[in-house]
Amino acid sequence: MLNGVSDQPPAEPPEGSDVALALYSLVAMVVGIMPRDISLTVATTLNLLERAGPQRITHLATRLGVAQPSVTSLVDKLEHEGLAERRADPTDARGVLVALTAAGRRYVRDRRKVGTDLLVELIDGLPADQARSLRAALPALETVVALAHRRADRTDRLATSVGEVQR
Amino acid sequence: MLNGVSDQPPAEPPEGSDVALALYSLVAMVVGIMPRDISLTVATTLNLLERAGPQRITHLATRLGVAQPSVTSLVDKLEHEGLAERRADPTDARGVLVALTAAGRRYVRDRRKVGTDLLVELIDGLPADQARSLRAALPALETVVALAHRRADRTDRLATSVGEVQR
DNA sequence: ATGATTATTTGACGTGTCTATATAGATTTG
DNA sequence: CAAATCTATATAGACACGTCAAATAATCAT
Repeated sequence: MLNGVSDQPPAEPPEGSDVALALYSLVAMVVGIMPRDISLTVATTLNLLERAGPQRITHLATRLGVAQPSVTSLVDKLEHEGLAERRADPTDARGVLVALTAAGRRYVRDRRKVGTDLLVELIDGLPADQARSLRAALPALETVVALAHRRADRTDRLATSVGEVQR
Repeated sequence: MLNGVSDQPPAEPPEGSDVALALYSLVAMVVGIMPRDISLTVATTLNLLERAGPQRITHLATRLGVAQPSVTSLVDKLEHEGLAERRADPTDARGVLVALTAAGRRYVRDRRKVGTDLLVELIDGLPADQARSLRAALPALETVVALAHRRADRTDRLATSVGEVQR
């Protein structure tokens, strides 16, 4: 650090860490630009419901890392706004399945469009070779997201399964 | 839609829109995984302060899209937590410059590390060719972020200049 | 039938936000 | 150049939201 010129990290050029940093910066940038009209918890919930379908309240609670009553009131609010609804769980009369309504799906789609429109505009501003390289990275980006979702779902199952599946 | 096989979008293959969607999904995924210990507004503020240095309260307010008193109390809180501090603005004794403290910078860095660690792990899980393609897209990713920041800063200036420069 | 699980209710507290108003400093102008 | 006006921030008061822990009610499982 004292002579900043000639000593690059000698041993470890931490693999994907420069790409990770760029991706994280992109995340921060997009987050900073998206409308802040809903809370992080609501956004996460709506995304999850859209991606993975109807979910139990308890499931949502562990997934979001909040207490069950918090989810109850969260769902109350979503239901009140017409974005989600409670359905009976056929397999357990105590349970409830929270599902997006048509309006909820529309809301998620519209919100996503805000983000993707911005990104399209930015991508269109890239020099041709960079645009090409980004297009070539599409499968990689999709895999990263898929891996993360698989990991999240797995973790989830492990968390909830303590008293649910593994008996 | 009726015969889903043979009709690809005939006219417009919306340019970067598939990449945009993948990037947005990645954003949503990372957001859903990051700790929700601070509000979106705080996160955005800290990021901005780190990236662009000390900022006026009014500037932050327009930038964040909230009322000025909201920023005052936001800064009160940050100051109370030791993450930011108020400094006198040398050019205007009414004004205040909000700046990150060392602890604030550390906090932002640590938080970023949570995100980048996750991303590194995911990238390490990619097949070699995809990892390569992602690495090749690094300049593109960096440009996208840079373009967005330039655009944000410019918009900002325009917004505040309405009653400040153009008289 | 007893014990565990699912969700809701209740009551509380901190935060984030707003509008309206006050105060101190800057700027314009008669 | 002093008064009037504008600007930057702070204060006050209000309200919605997100969150929690504890208690309750319904249902499931053994």
